[in-house]
Order: sequence, then C-alpha cells, then structure tokens
Amino acid sequence: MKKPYHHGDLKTELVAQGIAQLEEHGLAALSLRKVAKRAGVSQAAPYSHFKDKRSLLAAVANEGYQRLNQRTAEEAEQDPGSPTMGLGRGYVLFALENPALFHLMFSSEVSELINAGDLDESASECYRSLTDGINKQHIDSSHTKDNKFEAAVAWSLVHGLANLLLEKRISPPDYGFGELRLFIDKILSSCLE
Amino acid sequence: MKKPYHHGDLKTELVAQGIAQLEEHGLAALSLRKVAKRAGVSQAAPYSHFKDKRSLLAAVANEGYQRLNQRTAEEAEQDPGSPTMGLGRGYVLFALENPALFHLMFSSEVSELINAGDLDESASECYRSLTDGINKQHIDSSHTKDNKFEAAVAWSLVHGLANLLLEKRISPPDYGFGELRLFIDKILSSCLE
DNA sequence: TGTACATCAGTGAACGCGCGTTCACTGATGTAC
DNA sequence: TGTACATCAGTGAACGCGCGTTCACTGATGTAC
Repeated sequence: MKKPYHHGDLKTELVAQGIAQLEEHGLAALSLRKVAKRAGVSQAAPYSHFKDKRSLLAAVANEGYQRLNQRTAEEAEQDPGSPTMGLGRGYVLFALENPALFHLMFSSEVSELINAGDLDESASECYRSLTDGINKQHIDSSHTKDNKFEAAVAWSLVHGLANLLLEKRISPPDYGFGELRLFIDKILSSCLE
Repeated sequence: MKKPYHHGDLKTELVAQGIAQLEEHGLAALSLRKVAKRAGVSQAAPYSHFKDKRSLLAAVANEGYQRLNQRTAEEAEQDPGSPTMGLGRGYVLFALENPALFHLMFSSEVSELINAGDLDESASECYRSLTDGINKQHIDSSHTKDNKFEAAVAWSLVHGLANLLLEKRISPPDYGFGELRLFIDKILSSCLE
C-alpha cells in the first residue's frame, strides 16, 4: 500500500526529479540512474517512458524553457513601460535562480537537440517573445526597422550577462551594487531602452 | 632512437595535445588518458607533470586565455579607430575559431579554478584589456565616468553573442548576412561605439 | 458477476565501457668523486 | 676518464567507480466474453 507497483505519473515525476537533481548537484551529476533512484524506481524504469538519456534531457530542458517563458512574462508584466527591460531582467534572474537548469538549457547537448527539432515550441518561444517585446516597444518610437537586429543584441547582452554572473566572472559588489536587480537594470538599460 | 624514454618537454606537449583533442572531439571527450595517448605516453605519465586532471585543465585553459588575448589584440590593431569594436570582434571570432577551447575556458569547472586563483594572470587580462580599450576610446569622448559599466556591458554583449553563435541559436544567414564578420560588427556596433 | 487473457509499467541482474588515480617498477640522466 | 649513485620521468598493471543500456522477468491493470 505504501509503494504501489505502478507509479501513476512516472514520466512527469522523472522530469521533476531531473530538475531537482540538477539544482541540487549540478549538470555533471545528472544521470539517468540518479534520477530514477530519486523517483524511487529501478534504474531501468525510465526506459518505459523515455527512449534514452537524451530524450529525458530534452523533456527536462523543455520544462526549463516553459519556466523561463513564465519568468520573463512575469517580470515584463510588472514593468509595462519597458517590455524589453522586463523580459531581459526576467531572463537574467531566471538564470540565477535556476543555474544548473539554465546551464542544461544552453548546453551543447541540448542545443543539438533543439537544432534537430527534438523540443517543443517552448524553446523557440523565448526568443520570439523577446522580438515581440521589442516590436511593442518600438511601435511608436523613432526606430522602425532594425527590430530584428535589436532582438539579437538584446538576447546577446542578456545571455552574456546571465552567464558571466553565473560563473562569477562579473560580481555586482565590484560595481558598488549590493542589490542584484538594480545592477542588472543598470547594465541592461544602456543598450535596451 | 625513434622513441626516447624521456620526452623532453612533455608538459608543453600535453597542453598542446589537450587543445588538439578539445578541438577535434569536444570538451566532453577531454580525458587525461586520451591526452596521454595522443602524446604517445602512458596514461600515468601526466602525473609526473600535473597534480591531477584539474591541474591539466587549468594549464590548457591558461593557454586558451593567452591565445584569446593575442586574438583580440590582433583584431584591435587592425582597427585602431575603435578599440572596443576590434576587441569585441576578436573575442567573438576567437570563440568561433576555437569552439571547444572557448567552452572549456568558460566552463563551470574552469571558472571555479579561476575564482580559486589557480590560473595565471592571462585569465583576468582579457577583461582588463577590454576596460583599457574602453578607457582609450572614451578619453576624448563625451562620456567620462561609467567606463567600468561600459566594460561590463561590452563583455556581456560579446560573450552572449559568442555563445549564441557557437550553439547556433543565432544564425547570421537568418539576418541576411553571409559574411560572419559583418554580422558581428552590425550587432556590436549598436552598443559599442 | 466471474474468469481468461493481453498489455505494459516496473524489476533486478548483468553487460561492457571509459574514467581518474595509485603503485611498485624501470630506464635514462647527470653529478660527485 | 671512469665509476657509483641519487634523481626522477615514464611504464604497465591494477583499483574501484558510475555510467547507459539490455534482457528475461513479474506484477498490476483493464477489457472481452
């Protein structure tokens, strides 16, 4: 009665435990065996739901992209005056709040899966929503074309900042900022608004 | 006579073969055993020159940072009017010319080594030369302060662009650019000059 | 309502693999006398 | 110039480990009659 033979929703559980393992022990420690153990299931059980390890990775990354999209949308709502700043801030904050998940999402392995079309639309949506935000922002501004490039600039800036903060190559206190959010805004503002 | 017992300069050779292995087979395939094999030496031989694997990684990354500094300086010389653009272009080009080495240099593992002070000054020099470039550029421009932040902005932009190009998340042809160098300049110019 | 059966999620043992590291050793080198 | 010896770079076998994946299986479930 304590441990039913069939789990019920093992597939979802494996993705959840994958994320938990990721955040607790980092990307290098994400193995199928450990995820299975966390879910209280034998090491071979995941193969009933995922073709192979890459397939579980894709599902975990997918969940990550959905959360990223939520997080950026959330931050953009809070700051309706400048959608780009909100989206950008949300992107960087998400990375810092979910370091290993973010790492996985932009790892070579997952990039290959994305480029092979093995992920949902969620993965590409984060870029699309950035473009949308920029279009919205510039609809009644001086710029009219070049929005496409601005999106690439914004993504690069935000992605680079996230990575450099994550690896502690840039440290806000060195810039006199105790409050992370303010530092992010300061850096992003020079290019984004 | 063909194979002397003592190599002569195995330490240097191991670093060189580490870089070669990296570029030929990627970061995930960089093991001590493979590097030793490439150098024509037993798997235990590297331990005469390096305390452990991390120590070899540090040496390889260090060589990488030296090459990065060379590459950015080279590009900056070619383009004396705008040091920042030159440095930035050099940074991105280096990443694309040495994808796996760049990957290693900014991996979590090497970041930890850097933050623990286990690398030469070369690692921090790339950031310092960027700051210098910005100071040079703004010495007779309108801005006077804020150079410190501009350096963080420039580094973020350049680092993000390098990573997104590397993982093929951004593809110059999608923006109508066949020539990589022109695309990089277009993206960088909106923030850097 | 009760029974036979197909389905399939999950088990547990086993596979082969490459890895970092250790260890007692051997061969080459150079220095002291 | 020649010999004894310390040094130490490199050897090769072995260690234990965790990994992804396969396999024949077993237990639970639900459906057809």
